Amino acid sequence: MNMGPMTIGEAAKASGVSVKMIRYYDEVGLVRPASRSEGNYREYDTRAVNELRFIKRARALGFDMAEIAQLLSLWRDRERPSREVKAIAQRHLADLDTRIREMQAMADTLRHLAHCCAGDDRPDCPILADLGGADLGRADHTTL
Amino acid sequence: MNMGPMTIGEAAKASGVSVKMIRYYDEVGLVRPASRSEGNYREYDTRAVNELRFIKRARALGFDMAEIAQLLSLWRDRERPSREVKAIAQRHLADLDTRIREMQAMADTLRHLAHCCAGDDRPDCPILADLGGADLGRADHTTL
DNA sequence: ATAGACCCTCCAATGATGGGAGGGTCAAGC
DNA sequence: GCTTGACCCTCCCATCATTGGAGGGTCTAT
Repeated sequence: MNMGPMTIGEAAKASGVSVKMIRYYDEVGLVRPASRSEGNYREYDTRAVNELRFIKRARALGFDMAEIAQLLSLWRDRERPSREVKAIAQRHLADLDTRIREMQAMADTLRHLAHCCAGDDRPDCPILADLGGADLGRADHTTL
Repeated sequence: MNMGPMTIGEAAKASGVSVKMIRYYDEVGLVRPASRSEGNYREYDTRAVNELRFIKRARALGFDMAEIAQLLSLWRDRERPSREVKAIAQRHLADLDTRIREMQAMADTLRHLAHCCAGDDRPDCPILADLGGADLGRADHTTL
């Protein structure tokens, strides 16, 4: 296997990150190519490809670019205190949990409304009634 | 209470939707003002304000604008079959459930990793190890 | 030399929302 | 009547990560 510099397309295949996104990460300074060729092509080495994979995995865990920038710089720093990594992870985790709870509240309400809806030819519909601000039997399931 | 046409600011207060968003809903054709004043001010009646509230509630349940456009047109149609409303709600519900499951998988993985991280001065960190593609003890918690 | 696959940069759009600039309208008080 | 301040108008821009395309240059194999 050729371990020399890769083109952006090769780095994309090796990392699973799209060519477009690799260019974007370069542009925002997250992962810069090791060098440029004579013809101005980006050249990536295995280290850069590992960083791209790192980003891909971090994105899959829901981290945003700002968090990934921090994680990446900690990853590059062999002296990092794991405390800092854990803090970022826990902050993100709390964020995830909040969003999950919000979406679950939506889903629960919606499930209840859909369950109460006949879903036939008739126009009467508790879903629309709720959205329209029905005053009947509220205060329980509608509280988000 | 004055039931005549309201200005956009009054409609915003009455509906809980921001002035900016009311203008946006007008622009995209979701809720158009009942009329325009001499001075080109948008004028909203109670019906429009009810529709704004409808949108607000639907947004709180996570519906996107395309879904809301459909729900709104069903709401306006007294002949609608509740089946159609229910179908939209159930599609959205399935979507929500999928997203919730995805986020829960992220959160579970992250919780596990954070739990395994000492979070002290030392650089060793299972979180970074996982992001970096560690080959040790995978295949269980890392499967998204 | 030419075809085809690849690469480059720049621009635009996504969805819902907020922010602001620059300017017009209206009502109250003088 | 005129000023002031609150309100309104229409544009434009930014967000966040990602994708798409246009227009054009580079490389490789035939």
